[in-house]
Amino acid sequence: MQNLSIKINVGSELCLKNPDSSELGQKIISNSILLIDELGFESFTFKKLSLKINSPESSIYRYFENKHTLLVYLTSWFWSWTEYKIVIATTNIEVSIEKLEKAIHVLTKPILVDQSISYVNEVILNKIIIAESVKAFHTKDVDEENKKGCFETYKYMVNRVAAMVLEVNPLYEYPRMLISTVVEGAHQQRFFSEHLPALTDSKKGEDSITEFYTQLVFNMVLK
Amino acid sequence: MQNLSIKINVGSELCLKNPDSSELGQKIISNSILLIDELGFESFTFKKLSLKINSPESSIYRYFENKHTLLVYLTSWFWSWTEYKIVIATTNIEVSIEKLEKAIHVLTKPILVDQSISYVNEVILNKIIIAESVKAFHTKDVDEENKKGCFETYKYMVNRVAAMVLEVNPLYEYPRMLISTVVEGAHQQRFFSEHLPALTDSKKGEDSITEFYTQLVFNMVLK
DNA sequence: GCAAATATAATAGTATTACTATCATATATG
DNA sequence: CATATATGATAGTAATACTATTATATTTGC
Repeated sequence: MQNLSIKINVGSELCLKNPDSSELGQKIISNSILLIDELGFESFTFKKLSLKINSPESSIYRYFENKHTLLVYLTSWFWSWTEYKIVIATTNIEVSIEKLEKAIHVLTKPILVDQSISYVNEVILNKIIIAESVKAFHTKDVDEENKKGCFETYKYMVNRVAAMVLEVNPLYEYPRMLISTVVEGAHQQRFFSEHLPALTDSKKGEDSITEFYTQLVFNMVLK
Repeated sequence: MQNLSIKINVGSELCLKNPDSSELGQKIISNSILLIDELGFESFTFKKLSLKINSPESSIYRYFENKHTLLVYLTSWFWSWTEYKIVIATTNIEVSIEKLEKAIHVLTKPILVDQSISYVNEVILNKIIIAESVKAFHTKDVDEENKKGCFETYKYMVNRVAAMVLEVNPLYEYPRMLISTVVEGAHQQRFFSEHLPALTDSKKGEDSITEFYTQLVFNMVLK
């Protein structure tokens, strides 16, 4: 994938003003990715971001209500981008099993090289997704945010892959449970592999995570 | 399980003073469970807890450094209790497959009735685990806390069940990855089922989550 | 039963966070 | 060129996340 100038569709309910539309907006996105990665989400503040980009804090608030909605925006961007990659990886592939396998690869392989779509560093964004994305929906107002459509890109992506599962086996009962288990599980295992190795069997270097989840999907679907 | 007066071993690195040892300590634990459930972890503060228990904020700080370590303490308690339940459920069971199945049940079934071990409401604590426990280790200082032993009870529990997997199939390659996928996945799916149903196939009422993860484990291990 | 140690209460204080508000200035658009 | 819109500069506020100090209970050891 080269520098394609595609636009990742994220949803207008996630920001007050589209960051894509201005230089400041893009600076907010690209630098927030760097800063969240550097400090962790809890220590990240709009104040610190404002110092990094040399713009007043109040200007950032014109784009995002608060740092939580910014995180939701970033995760939504990531899932939208992931779905795009799945589409690219599976078009023109006729055999359903092969198609599903390609999708699982996109979902479980680590992102090692920045594919530089516009101003987003996908390698670092992926690190944030692994470390922080669960915080986007583990809040007291999930239901409210869900109603507003904050998690649509995630749902679309999961449902697209779940549909591939049904293509392989139309009788399989739990396609979405299977895929969301894989998506979240793969991130979780990457996190464990780096920080809590006693909870996994994945060693750095080799890619047992993709192998494990590929086995898992086909053991379940081709039963 | 009746009111057994067992003690759940949690680890001294998790608190400044053992809350088990005093009335105030126990009040802190039991009321923090209620308040975190009520407000969500982000809105929960020691100030609010101090008002609820009618003790000054500074007294709470004598037990826990901050609300994060309190959450780590609660999750550690939960895993220790879970392991205890697994031990109870599997003693005197000879057949390895049956043993593993019982353990998976303990890990995936919802906790519906308060088993009232001491001052901890396990039903509400389980709700907290489902909603908030990922925040216990998704922080910038996981590594440091891990070194201190903050996640030992979780590791012990996972490794105990992983050992049961190996009992069923000594050649299985990824026992810990499998079990941590199940544990985290089961909680995740309960959360999705309630808040983001588009990401799961589990409907309220029936227990497809336990069924799904039991299938999953045996499809992987008995391959 | 009393002294000493320990735990808790009462109160105050501080830096940082998470915003909101106002007004001036720059830039784009029609 | 007028108007709208975006950004900058600056200020302010309530709440958060602590720390510190002193007084008062309560427990424990002799």
